[in-house]
Amino acid sequence: MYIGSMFSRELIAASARPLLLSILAEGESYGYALAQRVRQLSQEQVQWTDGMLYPVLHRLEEEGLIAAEWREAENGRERKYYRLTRDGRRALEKEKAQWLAAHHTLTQLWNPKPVST
Amino acid sequence: MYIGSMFSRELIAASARPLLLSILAEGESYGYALAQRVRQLSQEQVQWTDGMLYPVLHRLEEEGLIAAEWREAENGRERKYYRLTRDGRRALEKEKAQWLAAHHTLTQLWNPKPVST
DNA sequence: TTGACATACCTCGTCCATCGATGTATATTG
DNA sequence: CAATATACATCGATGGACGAGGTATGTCAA
Repeated sequence: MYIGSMFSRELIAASARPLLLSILAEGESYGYALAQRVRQLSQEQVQWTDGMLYPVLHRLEEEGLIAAEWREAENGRERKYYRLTRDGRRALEKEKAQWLAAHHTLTQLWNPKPVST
Repeated sequence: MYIGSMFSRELIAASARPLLLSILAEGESYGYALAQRVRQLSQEQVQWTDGMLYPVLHRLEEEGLIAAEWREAENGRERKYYRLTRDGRRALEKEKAQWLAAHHTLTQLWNPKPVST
């Protein structure tokens, strides 16, 4: 699979979990489709290698945030479908709050608000 | 120095560089003050260890994004003052663009816009 | 039918960064 | 004079990205 990203390694790492959890919050999906969805959402700027995607999915599964199920797709192919668990939904809320806090911290510096008199 | 963060390791990593560059864009500063400023900006949520702060500063210096100068402070103490270089200013713009792109990617999922007819 | 390509899953080793621990030293304050 | 805040630094363990490598199936065109 092709590799490439305009994003720094760190930004990829920081966005991977919230991104996957957020996509799965829309409904179940599977590895390959998840990678494509991320690519599409990021305007082709983030193209995960499957070498990084699957380990992340396995980790999330171990933590109980997502659950996997092998199932046959319409085209007769076996796919591993993932869905968000209750814990996953909670984790997503935390991830979201953390991200927004970080964003707020940065935007304070980028869009300084003058102190009101 | 006390350690602690509500933020994930990954989010800390992703925000460290843009945060430091953004603060230094306001004017020169030094290690200890930078750590305090980050803490204050993040509403006490991010408290970098100096064990992580100094290596990051050294790395940024190696890359030529910031420049260091030992100078005596008003209180007679020696401090290592850092300032943003021209390259650093350019790097900040890139970091900012990357962050905003990642933010956009996530917020698409959090605040879905209906397709206009 | 054969070859190319997209789909679909997986693991492993290298490299890099966080972060706790540890060390040193000075100014301030009780 | 002891405690605390300030101020710098390195190091080793751990964890995670990511390129390389591996397997297998469905589709489509020559």
